[in-house]
Amino acid sequence: MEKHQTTIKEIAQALNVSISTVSRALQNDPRIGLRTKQRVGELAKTMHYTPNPAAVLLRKKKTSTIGVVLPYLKEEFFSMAITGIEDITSTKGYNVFVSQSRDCYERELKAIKSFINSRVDGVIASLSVETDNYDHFQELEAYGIPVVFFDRTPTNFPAHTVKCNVEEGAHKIVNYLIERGITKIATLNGSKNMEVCKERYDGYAAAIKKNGLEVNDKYVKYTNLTKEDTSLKMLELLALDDKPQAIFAFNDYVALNAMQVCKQEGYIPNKDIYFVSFANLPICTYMENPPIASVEQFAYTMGEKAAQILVDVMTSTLVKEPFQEIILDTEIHIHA
Amino acid sequence: MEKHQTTIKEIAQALNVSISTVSRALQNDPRIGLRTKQRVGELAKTMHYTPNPAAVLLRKKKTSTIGVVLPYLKEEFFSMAITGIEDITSTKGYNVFVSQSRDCYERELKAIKSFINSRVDGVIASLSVETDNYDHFQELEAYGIPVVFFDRTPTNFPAHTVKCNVEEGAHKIVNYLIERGITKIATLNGSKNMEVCKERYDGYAAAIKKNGLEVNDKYVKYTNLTKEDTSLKMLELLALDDKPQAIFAFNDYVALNAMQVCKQEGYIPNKDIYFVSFANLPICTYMENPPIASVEQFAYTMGEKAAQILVDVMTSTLVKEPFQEIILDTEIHIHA
DNA sequence: ATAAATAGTTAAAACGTTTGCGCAAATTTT
DNA sequence: AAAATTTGCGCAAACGTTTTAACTATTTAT
Repeated sequence: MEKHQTTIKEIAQALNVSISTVSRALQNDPRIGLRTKQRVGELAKTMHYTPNPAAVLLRKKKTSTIGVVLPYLKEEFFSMAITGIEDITSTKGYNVFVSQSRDCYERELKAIKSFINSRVDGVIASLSVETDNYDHFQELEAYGIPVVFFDRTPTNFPAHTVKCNVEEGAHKIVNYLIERGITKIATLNGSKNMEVCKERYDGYAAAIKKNGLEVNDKYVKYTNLTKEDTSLKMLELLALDDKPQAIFAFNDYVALNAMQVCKQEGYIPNKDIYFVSFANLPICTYMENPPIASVEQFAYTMGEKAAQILVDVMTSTLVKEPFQEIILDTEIHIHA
Repeated sequence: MEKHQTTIKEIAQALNVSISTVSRALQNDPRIGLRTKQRVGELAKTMHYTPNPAAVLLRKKKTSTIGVVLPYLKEEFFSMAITGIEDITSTKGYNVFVSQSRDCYERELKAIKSFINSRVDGVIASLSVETDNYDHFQELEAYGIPVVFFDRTPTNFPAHTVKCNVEEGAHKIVNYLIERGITKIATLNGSKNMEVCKERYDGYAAAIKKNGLEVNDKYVKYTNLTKEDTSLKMLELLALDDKPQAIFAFNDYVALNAMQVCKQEGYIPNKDIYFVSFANLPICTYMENPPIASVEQFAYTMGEKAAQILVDVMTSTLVKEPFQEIILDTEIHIHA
């Protein structure tokens, strides 16, 4: 049943040359004569030779495999990023292991351990919302496995990172609301331990202050990104005497959940309360009532850039240090 | 920099036993004494031994890796299926390569070739809309790599398959429309070469005939699932003198696209024209106006079942033939 | 003509496992 | 007490590749 896999040895025998000659011919080693190279190349093709990856790995200690761990594939932001990663790495002959943390630290940890065990050449990660300890990534480094983070990057942990200018985006979009005359702006931010949340907050606060207004703590809420917690926090906002006129949500999914709560409580989203958010996912184009404005996050591009850095590091085109830090400019899109 | 990876040889030296003893002890071979097994086990743990996968593969010809190829990760249906696959395979120590065909035959082909090259132990696939030739899967079989298809299964190609009872689902949902007094029902089906499309059509036609009505060919449209083609076909339906009262869409994404066109043309979806579809994706719960009824497809369960079959075949718990064919019962959900 | 350099090739070790076979000591059976 | 069996373990080959070092012609320099 099992189809025979051609080996270098068989090619060698057929051509009556040594194994090493075949190996070198296939690698285009200058020491091998042109005539021999051609004969080997041709026979390899007709015999459908493909190198046994296990044997290659055993010698070279390179798996041509990279591991990606991110929160949720079902979020369009992440699946688009994966596509970007795939598009870059596939041209270089890498295979991609994908693992979802589902925003849970333990799963993220398991994924990294598994990546170490399977000896991936590199890792691309976007942190789970629970993660505030980076020992597992430290361990990767200890094994000499390079890591690139995108979007959900670590705090105070030197590493290659790709993200967008979250603070600027937050600033722009809050500013947009204020320009429209909206002053009571709440934020449904993600967990405090995420770097991107701090940046969102900073942009939010800066925009408010720059316009001569004040940050009101009761308008600042943090959700762990679950539907339940988001609902809870949204209800708290709705329970305020002085209800906010607009909500700046962590991302489109948080916005959608919050809008749902809003509706259930009898308010009309984007009429009674305006919503703006981060991501600008394609899925929102199907919505009757998407957030009135979104900060574009360029998920696909982030995936591409992260993969490019990783490939460069793995192939030593790029020296490991200093760490690259790519910050994409944001755009804001007005939907209504 | 590169952290040292403990080998079996080092354990053997430290314990002053042979390499084979250590290997056997770790595999719990009955020939090895209890005392030795314990000593080996303990030292392996303290030395953080993990077997070198390349070496193991070289000997055993098992990679503990499976390849998954499916159309689009960004479609919730598929990302949920992946989660089901992950949940089953991860407990058995398998890693998962994910590759997207983006509904393009060439990409699917490339993915399979890459899976063969990297010697995956098994493959789970959901066909691209373009695929009507199964030579690449035939080749997998020739290499002794088992394949399980889910949802988008091949026609006239014997294989393990997991799908839901599409025909029954289609029948039920069309019947539901007729019971509501709607008789002019069009269908925006997927490409004709897909098995699941034939089944949808059969269920659709059966329900119509069973109710004493007739299938009207002008109401039967096929889309290649791109937004463009779906729009085109929807416009054709809207251009009919005798417009349909309801549309039975291939899946939620087709329905969403069609509803958008509908709106652009000045019709109110689910009022002027009703929509029903397949999948019942969570994302639809955020919609103002989801399809009024959906056939639940149990994406996660399909992923689980497909993975379970594959694992069973790979571990020879299940003999390769006869092929398993799992058909999940459908449920229809009424949203409005 | 001889020495030195070059080109083309090969033998063999190494990578870290698994496993068939063999061997000795301990135990049981006769 | 000798023979047979069992228990516990080691030797060495094998998996398919890459790579170091060496080796043989052939060409070039002296």
